Amino acid sequence: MAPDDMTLTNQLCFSVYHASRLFTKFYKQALEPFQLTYPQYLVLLSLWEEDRQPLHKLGERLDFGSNTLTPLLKRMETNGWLTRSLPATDHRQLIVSLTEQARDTKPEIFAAIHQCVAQQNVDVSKYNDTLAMNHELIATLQRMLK
Amino acid sequence: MAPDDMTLTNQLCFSVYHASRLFTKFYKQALEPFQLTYPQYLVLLSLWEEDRQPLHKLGERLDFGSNTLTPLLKRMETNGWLTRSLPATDHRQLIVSLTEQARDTKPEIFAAIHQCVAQQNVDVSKYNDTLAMNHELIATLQRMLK
DNA sequence: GTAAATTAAATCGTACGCAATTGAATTGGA
DNA sequence: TCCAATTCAATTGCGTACGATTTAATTTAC
Repeated sequence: MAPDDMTLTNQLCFSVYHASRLFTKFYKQALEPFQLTYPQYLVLLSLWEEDRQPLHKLGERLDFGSNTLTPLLKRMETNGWLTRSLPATDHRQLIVSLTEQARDTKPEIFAAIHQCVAQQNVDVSKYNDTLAMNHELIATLQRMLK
Repeated sequence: MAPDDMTLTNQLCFSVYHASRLFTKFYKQALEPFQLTYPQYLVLLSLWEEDRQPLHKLGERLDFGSNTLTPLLKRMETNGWLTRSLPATDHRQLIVSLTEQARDTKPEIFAAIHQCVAQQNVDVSKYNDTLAMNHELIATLQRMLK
């Protein structure tokens, strides 16, 4: 890449970074009524897929360490979204389970997000193209970081 | 989007978020020798394009508020990357200027980043496609947030 | 069976991000 | 001219992110 191209707008890293922050801001609007932050919503997404995950598995899926998850999960427990328990078989692990509130509110949360999205008519095929490209990008970055 | 599709891997928001964090991690490697963080590098990119910007203009380009920039710029000033000065004409504004160190080190920093990138042979046309798609995504998100 | 190696969560410290507020400087209208 | 509105940067408070370390529990090797 030529030196002249090293501008903010030509940087893929900045466009990804910017888009990520805009997404967070967008979800903030939708999630605020539920007292949820965006990373907390990601935890719910993972637990709705599979309940009762140990912290380290949750961390693997979201690419978070315990240094990020431990305080985040404590806040979510305080707000009634999940419970944290030690399994009898292995006291090192911490099993994270959804509360009834989390299971019951799921449709309501999806509806709130969907309502915000529906205001703009999103092109589904473009959504999928962008998603596929991002997955490739993630794979490349993970290779670069190994 | 059907409820079954509300999985982590199907979420564009998560893929963008994940890619952004991986980018930050990648740049951390390249920038660590210079005592620069990734957001600080973005500030340098903007100032290399145009030196002596007022804080609010820098914030406009990077989509940062003074709440983020003020402490970040102070850290950069401490590390010798820039100076902060009040113009005589308007004492509300804060002009941010590069130091000689910042101008002189520019080629070295670009070389360090390029060296990390070069280890993988990045497909330039794919880079540009992904960049274009992200710009569209950013435009959509900005429309949604208005 | 026990000490060493491994695994896992928690803790610590630093640097963002960002909503909301504050306070200082400037501008503009009556 | 004078004061109300506006424009800025700074501050406050909270919630991530994450490298590095610590502490506790379990496994493994001998």
